[in-house]
Amino acid sequence: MNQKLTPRSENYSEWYTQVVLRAEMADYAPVRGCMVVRPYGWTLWENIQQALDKRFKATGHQNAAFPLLIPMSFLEKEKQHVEGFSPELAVVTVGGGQTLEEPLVVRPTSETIIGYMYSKWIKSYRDLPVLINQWGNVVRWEMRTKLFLRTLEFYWQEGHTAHATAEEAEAETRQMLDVYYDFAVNEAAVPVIRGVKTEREKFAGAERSYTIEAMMGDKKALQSGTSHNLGQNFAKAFDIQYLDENNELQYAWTTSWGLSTRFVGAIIMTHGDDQGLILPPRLAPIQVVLVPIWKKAAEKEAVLPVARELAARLKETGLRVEVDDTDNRTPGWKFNYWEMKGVPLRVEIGPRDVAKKAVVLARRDVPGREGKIFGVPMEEAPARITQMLDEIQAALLQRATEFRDANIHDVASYEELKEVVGAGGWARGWWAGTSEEEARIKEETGVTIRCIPFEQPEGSGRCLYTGRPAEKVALFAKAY
RNA sequence: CGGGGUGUGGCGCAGUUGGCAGCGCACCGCGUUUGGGACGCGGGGGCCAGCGGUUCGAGUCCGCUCACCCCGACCA
Repeated sequence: MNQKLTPRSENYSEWYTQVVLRAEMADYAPVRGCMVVRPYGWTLWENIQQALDKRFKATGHQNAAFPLLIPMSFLEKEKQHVEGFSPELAVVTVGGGQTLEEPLVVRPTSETIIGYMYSKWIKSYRDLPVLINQWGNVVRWEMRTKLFLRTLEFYWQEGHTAHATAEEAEAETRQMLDVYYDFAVNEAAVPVIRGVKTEREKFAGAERSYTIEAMMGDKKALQSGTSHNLGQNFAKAFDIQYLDENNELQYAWTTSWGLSTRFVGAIIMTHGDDQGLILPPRLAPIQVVLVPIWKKAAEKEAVLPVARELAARLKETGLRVEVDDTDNRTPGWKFNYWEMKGVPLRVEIGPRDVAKKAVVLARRDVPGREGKIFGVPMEEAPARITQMLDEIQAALLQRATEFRDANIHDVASYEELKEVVGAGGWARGWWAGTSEEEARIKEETGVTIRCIPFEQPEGSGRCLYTGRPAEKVALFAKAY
């Protein structure tokens, strides 16, 4: 704990792993590719959950819980779905010492089992829409794993809805993407780009997949949340049919949408610096840490009650506050520790401050002395702290947005694309290629089309790869 | 699955030609300290990943196995 982090510029991947471990977000589990989410990391996830859950409820969804184990045959009912997921399934073949008649898969996602249940529950247009979300865990047997970003087991929410019309399903799909967007930008201060996935990149079994894509500190893209319009694919596979107003049997239209603990990784890699984590105030497990400073016992007696009283006043305003009154660490050590943990705002209170009835405020997003404000009068402190947390939240978003925009470059040719992505940036250019051509680009450059952004330039152009007339621009980037 | 790396005290590591298993941090005790990762003195803590082999003697050499990490092909 008392060594410097590997700087991001030196080895970004190593920096990331060290931050996760040292900030006590997560640790390696005894099984390859699995992680333990530690209390500090889990609290962040709980705050993410609350922010999302509030939005899900506000848009009419209810939570429910479906089983972890799914009959193998369910996965096989939707052709694209099984093709997409079969390589990464964990399969249970023995239960209670007996070989099972039918293997069970540990859910990699729940479209199938929820589709099965929906077919039981949906009989009439009066039963629609069904708007259900599930918070849970899933397992995907990935070859290469990384804490939070890709683990064999991860935690997420998956929304599953059924609708009477294609239009309604599409509106739901888009609405939930907007919910993710609003959450990412306004709660996590992670600027994301909304767009649609190409055929090649869409969810296995979806008609259309929408995504929010974020740029990490190493300029790689991270798919941070997805919303899928499943059309009638799963309705047909699982026989989700209803009688419409004309007493005619119709297949329902379904959607699914998910956001996972991967988003914790997005927060780390969007905001973190060489001192460690920087957490957005709205989601931070601890928003304000108070570090009392004393030399002698008499000073401790003078300082600590003042610090505790301020903490109590801050808590009354609803802030998440901690007083670091541990006796066996020096103030300097504590400063570094809480910076590693990414606490947005630190309050330092020493004998000199108590004498002046003042405190020192230190912003995590502005390193060193630059980020400190000395002599803030005690009675003004709560208001100033609240205000400063808002400023930090805004500053994080602004900084991340500027970083992102500075690293997206318009390209008109394949040569330009290679140049841009070779330097690590994102390339944006007109696209009218096929899936095969897209695959070739990946082969040759390592980049994929992250999405066709909703925000499009005026007019049309020529495909950067094929020269064909193109209606849309696509975003190309290396991705996690 | 390929390529690379690492397994030695709780953590991070060193260990030369095969010859008493060490260092830093952490921990315990005492004292001095404390506004940007304090210091002194004393102390406790080890089947050297596992199995087998070579040898008078193996952390070290040989073989096998296992695990984890990193880099590539697949993916939220």
